Amino acid sequence: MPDIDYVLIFKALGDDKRLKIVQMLSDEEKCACKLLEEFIITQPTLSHHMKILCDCGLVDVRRDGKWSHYSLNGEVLGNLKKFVNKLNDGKDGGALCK
Amino acid sequence: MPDIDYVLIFKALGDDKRLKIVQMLSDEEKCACKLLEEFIITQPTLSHHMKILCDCGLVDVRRDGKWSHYSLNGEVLGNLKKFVNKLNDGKDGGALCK
DNA sequence: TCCTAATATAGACGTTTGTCAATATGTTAA
DNA sequence: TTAACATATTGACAAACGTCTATATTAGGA
Repeated sequence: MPDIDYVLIFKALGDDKRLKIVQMLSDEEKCACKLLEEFIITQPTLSHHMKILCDCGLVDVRRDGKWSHYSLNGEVLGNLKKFVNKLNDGKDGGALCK
Repeated sequence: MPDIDYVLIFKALGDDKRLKIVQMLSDEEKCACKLLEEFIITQPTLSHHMKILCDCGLVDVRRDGKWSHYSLNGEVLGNLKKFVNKLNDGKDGGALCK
């Protein structure tokens, strides 16, 4: 079980490009070259963003020859959901997912 | 219904002080002076952080005379939960909350 | 082997961020 | 009104961030 730094995760998600990348990775793994097509940034900049997403644990890399395939890490994502779902305004019964 | 900027919310949560503040506001409203006690930052710095949390919509202020009481905004928090819960790694049936 | 393609790393640069001291604003009590 | 208190705003500064160009690394095909 990885020790999760939620500040690092939220910081990673606090950028429009990276948040879009995470949404693109939702449900399906994607190659770096495929991700790059969706943005008007250079390849090194994408690589930099992917490093930040990987470093916080939210994204995994699977290297396959020349290609890097990125996907969301299910365990970290699950813990992130738990973390967010635990937050509550005090105005109702503390409902989540019912 | 507010139009929610999730990048702004995640950016707000991507700071250790602010994330702790949000957790402190979970379930119960708190006064600025009470929040300030928990950190070794100056009052203007806390005020700055509260502005960022309010500007993204996640936190509400209720002013009561000299005091400002902060609380989590239930609607924005609910939308944030939905947003995060929709994310999925491709490895299972896309489960959330079952 | 040599060349090309996919990705990563290094270094530079302008912008944004977190913090503070100083000051302003607004509220309550005397 | 004046004083004291709670909070907000301003202006400054160092550190962190997003982006680029240039270069390095690594893999596959000729």
